[in-house]
Amino acid sequence: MVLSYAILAALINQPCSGYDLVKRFNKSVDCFWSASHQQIYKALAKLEADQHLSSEKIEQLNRPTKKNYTVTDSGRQLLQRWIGEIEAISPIKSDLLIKLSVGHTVPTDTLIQTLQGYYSQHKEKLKSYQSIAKQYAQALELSRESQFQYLSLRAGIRQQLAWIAWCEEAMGFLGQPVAIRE
Amino acid sequence: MVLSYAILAALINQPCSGYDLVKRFNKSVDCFWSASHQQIYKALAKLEADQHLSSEKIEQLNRPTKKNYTVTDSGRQLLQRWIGEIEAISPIKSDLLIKLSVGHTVPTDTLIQTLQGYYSQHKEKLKSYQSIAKQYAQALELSRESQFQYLSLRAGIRQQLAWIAWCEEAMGFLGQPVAIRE
DNA sequence: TAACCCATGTAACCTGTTACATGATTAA
DNA sequence: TTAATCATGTAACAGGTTACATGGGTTA
Repeated sequence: MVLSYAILAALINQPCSGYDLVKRFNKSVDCFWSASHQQIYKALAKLEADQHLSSEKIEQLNRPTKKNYTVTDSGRQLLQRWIGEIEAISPIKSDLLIKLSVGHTVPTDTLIQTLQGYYSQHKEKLKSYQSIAKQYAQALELSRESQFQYLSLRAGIRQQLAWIAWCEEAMGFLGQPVAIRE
Repeated sequence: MVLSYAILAALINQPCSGYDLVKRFNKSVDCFWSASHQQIYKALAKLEADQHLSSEKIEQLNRPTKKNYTVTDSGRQLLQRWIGEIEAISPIKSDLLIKLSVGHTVPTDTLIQTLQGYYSQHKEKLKSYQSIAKQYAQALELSRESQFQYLSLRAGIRQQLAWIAWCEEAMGFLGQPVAIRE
């Protein structure tokens, strides 16, 4: 369900083919959702059948023909209505937190290595977000559209920073018992 | 898959029935995963069939008989191996960020109301986490087991704080254009 | 010549959600 | 007497993952 809205949001900014959408989704920040190509093609077909998207075949030299999707008025309205809805925030689902919560059942070294693995992934992700943020920051003037994208990106950065700070706290605790703060 | 590990983690600290597990999962911080009772009963049956759990029927006065589940050696080993594994961190999936990223397509008032709705939910969740944290902080001495649970809880608090700070940033932006920071 | 990119799909399977089902006990 | 709690499940469906399929063009 949310995937359909994520697709509408991506295409409303920039119409493109299914193949290109997949790439944009996997660049991971163009959009704040993720999906496999199988899912995306299926959702595109459904959205078109429901008249929320229209497609145009584009023939190319030396390349397969592709379908370019554009959001229809109906699709735009659907998206706009959805933006106004307030859903319940989804509960945390973190395998790392499950692991840590029963950390006393494994050797400390195991735990430190696992933590380190997650830690470096969050640092990587932060780096990639920050490099995109830099591109926004370097622009002299941002369109309102770009400002909103930048704002969403800022949330991603804050999330990664929170994880990184917590990993450091956890590693401090594993190194030596740490005072309880509130 | 992760659900099974979440169940093992919960039961290794405190054996209980499926019904009680559901309640613990929904208290939302005892565990950092969530699931419906249908899912949990099914996963419990599978874990028992695979010999990772053993159950004991407990007859009660004026109440239905319940099954008490305990983690077996095999279950404990399975959990311990899993704790040592480093999975890829899961990509952000946030409907709020999708909404914000195309914020230019709706009136600012709509956006502010939506943001406000998510904002207050995050504040609520933070409050509930903090009240649990207080219980840990008030204890004179925490077992190593409790210290690990407290540590996981700290991550939840940090996540909520990050969301809250970002919501405030976003509302500031919607009030008046805000300077771009890095 | 092997592997990868372009471009779009189908099919089987697993996970998760919603609805339905039962039946006794207890609190408002 | 209506609703909620205790306690455990089945069944249908939606969402998501993995594997399989095709076929020309480009890079190593």
